[in-house]
Amino acid sequence: MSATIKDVAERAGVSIATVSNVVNGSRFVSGDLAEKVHHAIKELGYQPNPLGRALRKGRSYTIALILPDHSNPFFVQVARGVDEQARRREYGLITCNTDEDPDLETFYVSSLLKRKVDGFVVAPTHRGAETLKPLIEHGAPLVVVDRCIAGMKVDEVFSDNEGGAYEATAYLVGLGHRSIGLIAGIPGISSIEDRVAGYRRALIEHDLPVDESLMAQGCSQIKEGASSAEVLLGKRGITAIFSTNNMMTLGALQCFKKLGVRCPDDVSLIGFDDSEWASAFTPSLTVVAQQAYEMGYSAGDLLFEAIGRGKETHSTRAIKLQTVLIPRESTARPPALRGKKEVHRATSSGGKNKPSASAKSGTRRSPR
Amino acid sequence: MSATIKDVAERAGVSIATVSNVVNGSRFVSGDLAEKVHHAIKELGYQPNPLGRALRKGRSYTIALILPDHSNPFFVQVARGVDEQARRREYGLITCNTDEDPDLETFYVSSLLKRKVDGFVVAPTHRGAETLKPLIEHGAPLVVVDRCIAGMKVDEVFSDNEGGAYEATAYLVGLGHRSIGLIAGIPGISSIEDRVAGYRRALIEHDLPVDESLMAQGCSQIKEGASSAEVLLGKRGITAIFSTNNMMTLGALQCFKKLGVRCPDDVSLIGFDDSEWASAFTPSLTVVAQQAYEMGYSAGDLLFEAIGRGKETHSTRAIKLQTVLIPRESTARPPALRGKKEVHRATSSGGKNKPSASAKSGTRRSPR
DNA sequence: CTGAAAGCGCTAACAC
DNA sequence: GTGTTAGCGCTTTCAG
Repeated sequence: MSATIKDVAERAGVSIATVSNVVNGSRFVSGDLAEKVHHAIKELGYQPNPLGRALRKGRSYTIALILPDHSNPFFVQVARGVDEQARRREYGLITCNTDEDPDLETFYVSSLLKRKVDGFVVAPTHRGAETLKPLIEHGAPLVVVDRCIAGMKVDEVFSDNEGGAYEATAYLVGLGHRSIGLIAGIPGISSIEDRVAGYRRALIEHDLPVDESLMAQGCSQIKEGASSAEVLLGKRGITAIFSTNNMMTLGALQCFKKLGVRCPDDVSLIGFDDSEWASAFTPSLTVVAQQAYEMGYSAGDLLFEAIGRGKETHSTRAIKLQTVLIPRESTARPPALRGKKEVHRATSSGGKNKPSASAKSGTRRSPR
Repeated sequence: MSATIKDVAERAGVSIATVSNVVNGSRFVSGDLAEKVHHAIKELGYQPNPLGRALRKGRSYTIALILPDHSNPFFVQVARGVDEQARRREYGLITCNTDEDPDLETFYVSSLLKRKVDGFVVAPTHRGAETLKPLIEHGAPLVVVDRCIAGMKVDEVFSDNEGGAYEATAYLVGLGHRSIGLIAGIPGISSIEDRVAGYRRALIEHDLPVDESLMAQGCSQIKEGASSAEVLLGKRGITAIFSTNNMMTLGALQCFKKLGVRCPDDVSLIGFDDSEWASAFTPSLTVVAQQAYEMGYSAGDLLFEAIGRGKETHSTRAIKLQTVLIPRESTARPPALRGKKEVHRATSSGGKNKPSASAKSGTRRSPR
């Protein structure tokens, strides 16, 4: 079909080794021969076959990205970041969607391991990370994003979830809310757990009771967001809801709509993750935004660093990305206080929320 | 690292050919030996290395999916359909996002061709399809989705865009609208052009003037949707807008919001493509839904059929999928007619809209 | 029915 | 500096 290294060698009247050396710059080749080789390559339109190279070198020049939900705009942005990195380095990228299914995650891991992928970026379905064991035992380069895993030391990139949730909750408190419901996503995932922790800390630091009945847990899906919201709206006195996940926020809105609950007139809503529709909604949504593209981009950085390092062990690295609160229309003072002057109790992320030592300073964002 | 076919052969006391034959079922192997081989495989946890196989067979057991916008939920669903097909057949899938950039499309095509991908599913950035020339010349199996290309004969799967647009427009006419704006997406793409054609036919068949100034063209992005909507809202007498694209519909809503235009009180809005947020919006959106998952799934079918067929030429196939109008809250009678009884002129897709001969009967939908 | 051996395209010793 | 050659792991003739 297409020309091989042998064809080029014959054409240029040199050995295949010389062609290889010219192509890869692995050895010095005299200008004379190099010239001929380049010529032959151009004439035949030679493209080195990555399969041959892969077999020989034992690596495929391909990395894998395993994400839990391609429908979630957050992960789409993460994917863009990783994609950019792979393209820059002329690496192939295989993106997989587990739909939060650990079995599918296990399937993908083994299937990609077979394919001799050079490294993995993954947002695991569970912090236990049994699904990633084969990877780690195999010693494959791995970077975990969005969700940290327990026990094992691996490179990781994640948001300051605790801080972001604190800020969101404190913002609601600052508006005058005293009874704030929580819609929590999938249990057993560090990002969600950290957000719940931030919510709790904010209540405690502002001398508000932590009421377990005001905390609904679901599965980071639209439907579950809707049912969680419905439960919370049944509690008397509730004037605000903090939703810890993109998709569940959407569900909460569907629920509001169904029940005829006006936002922010009846109840305020603040979500985690910004999205394209968040600002188009009526009301537009107040959210805690993450640096999604940056998360993927940094993960790519770490991964390629690890790949470059090869088998040598190294101390693992953690990159924590700051979140940013974007106030919009879905949050307002509670009905009882409407019209009275605002008691601004807290809008910053609070004293205990120490800045991350490893966070990048420059905030790179999606090119789009 | 991991066990090779040689290890298995030694362990089982047979030749590597026998192991290969057992693994692939390519030749009959006596029960006795087969037994031993299976045993050895299990003991060593042998996994055939796809790279070796790929090199030998000249195919990679991987297909590529090239899509123009991963942020668009429509394409995410298409991707799910293709993904399912690839997984069923134990093929790898490489998904690429061109962001509607022809140069990026060209890059991906050449890069994937180098990697000896076995087949392509692509939604091209332009109907001219210069970007796909290398593919076609190379004879690589190819299925085009969502957007047809001109001139070349290739397998294709697409929606009945003309019919869907006709139905949308006729629906608005039926509600009493007489001045209906159009937000058109990227020019030079068949799906968009067909939708514009359907809009025109509906106006003509209902004896309404076709006013070019009521047709705004943009680039299938949120921003462009917003600016198009702003232009249209400047036209006097306009009471309804038909948006031919998911993302532009979102932009139109942002624009409405910015300008304080109430929907459907001031102007009705109908979009192409359903999405998760379409039903959560206030107002919820009336849309023409496509069978996105099915589109990807069918494309996978056609592709693997072509791959199985090998180099033999064949007559190309076209699968046309029906659309379905989902009435929600964003469409209502025009302000002037509010309260008067409805003149139901048309809600079906009209007589000229003949059903597709090749459309699948069963409507397979996403498992989620 | 099974084994030996060639070779897919490439890289990396090893020679000269 | 450059060429020769031995494989990477696998499939598939070709012999027997």
